[in-house]
Amino acid sequence: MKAVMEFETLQNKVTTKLREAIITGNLKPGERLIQDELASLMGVSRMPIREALRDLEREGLVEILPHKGAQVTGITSDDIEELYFLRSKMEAVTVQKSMNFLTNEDRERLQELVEKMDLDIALGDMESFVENNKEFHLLLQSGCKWKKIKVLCKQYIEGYPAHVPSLIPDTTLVSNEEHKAMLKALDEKDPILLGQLVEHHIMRTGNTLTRLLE
Amino acid sequence: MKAVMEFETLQNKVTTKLREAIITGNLKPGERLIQDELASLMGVSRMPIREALRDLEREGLVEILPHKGAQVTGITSDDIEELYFLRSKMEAVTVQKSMNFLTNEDRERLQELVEKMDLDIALGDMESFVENNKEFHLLLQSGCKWKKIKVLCKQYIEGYPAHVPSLIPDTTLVSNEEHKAMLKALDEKDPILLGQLVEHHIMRTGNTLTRLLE
DNA sequence: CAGTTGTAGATTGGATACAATCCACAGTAT
DNA sequence: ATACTGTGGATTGTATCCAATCTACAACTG
Repeated sequence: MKAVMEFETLQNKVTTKLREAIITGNLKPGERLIQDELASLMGVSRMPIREALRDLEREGLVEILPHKGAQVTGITSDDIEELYFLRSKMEAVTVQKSMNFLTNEDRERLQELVEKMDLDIALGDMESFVENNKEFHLLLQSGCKWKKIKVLCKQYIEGYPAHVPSLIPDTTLVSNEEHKAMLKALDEKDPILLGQLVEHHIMRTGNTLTRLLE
Repeated sequence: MKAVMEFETLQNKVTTKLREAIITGNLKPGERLIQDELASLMGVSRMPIREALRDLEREGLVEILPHKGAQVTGITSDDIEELYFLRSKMEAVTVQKSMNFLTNEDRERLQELVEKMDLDIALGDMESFVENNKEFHLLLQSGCKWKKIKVLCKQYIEGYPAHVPSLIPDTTLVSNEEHKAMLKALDEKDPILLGQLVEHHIMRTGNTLTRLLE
């Protein structure tokens, strides 16, 4: 009866909580993650923690060594470069495959999201911008029939870098203009252009980010 | 003291055992994987099984639904198309990034492997061919500094499709000729050509495979 | 007879308890 | 002094137990 609540299991709640902590920098790179500590800290047993950690390992946010434990992965500028490269290429392919299967409702929702983001920027509500931006990208890909690549894109979007760009105020404006250009390409049913726009959009973000880290 | 034995933990042993069972078709697509059954069958508790299943989920070999359980993923020809597309693009990038960091020993080992594969073909030892082919591809990528993409390539190579192409005898001959062409491109330090060769090599395999499934 | 409700069995999710492993440091021998 | 050994504490890996959830089928109601 509930809409899209996949958050029933404890593991998922723990996972999102830990992910946030890492993304926001509350848990710093290199920091050891001791299962017992986290368990008592969050008021659950070690089991959900373990599985959450393995999920985060798959997302590349933590590293697990057998019998040694987990720690937050340190992130080099090389890693960021790789991440944005992969994401740009994959999302480009995904939206191209998705385009022709988007419904009118999808299209309207996308428009709505772009307008919301304009509002977010005006109000300086970066939290909301991040959410809307995420939904925009995922919705734009939703028509793609290929599953693996969609999962990868989702991981890359939800990983830590989603939040970082929003810390650079100027870039959000440019970003949303690019979103509008994507919708135009969508209306003109031009998959090649759309792919290029998406790829450029993400690479640009990645570049400003790496430049910022110097 | 031991070389590269990361196989100490039970989970890992269980994981590789289950993976084999799925790849070889001993566990068939759609088949439900009940934790208790597997546990008693393998003489361990449910815990290692659980974590193994999640590992296999990450590799795309099983699907897990909360509170419902795991089952071997059925594979459509669409999935194969996607897999080979992704693998070809990724490996192309990876070998391009890897090329200039390969040592002379690496180069010699690659030559060795190609010759071994020729022998495998002559003797019809497909098991050995698969192993050597895997090592060839991984070694060719080993110089790449990007980690995420290497992990993905490894997963794609080790996933079930590694074994299938070897079932088509004719294709192995062509494959190994293409391997030799790659080494030539390597010697000529032509990353673009190398990337193209790799991409084509994998796409061709994928295409013959999909054609075979009709 | 269709549809709903409820109950039992099966199976997974989570908690607790125990075993194996690692790590640091102290003590000893050379 | 240095290198080796071993011992204790910390932490992860594995097993077992209990609770939550799902599924199927039967009984009840309209």
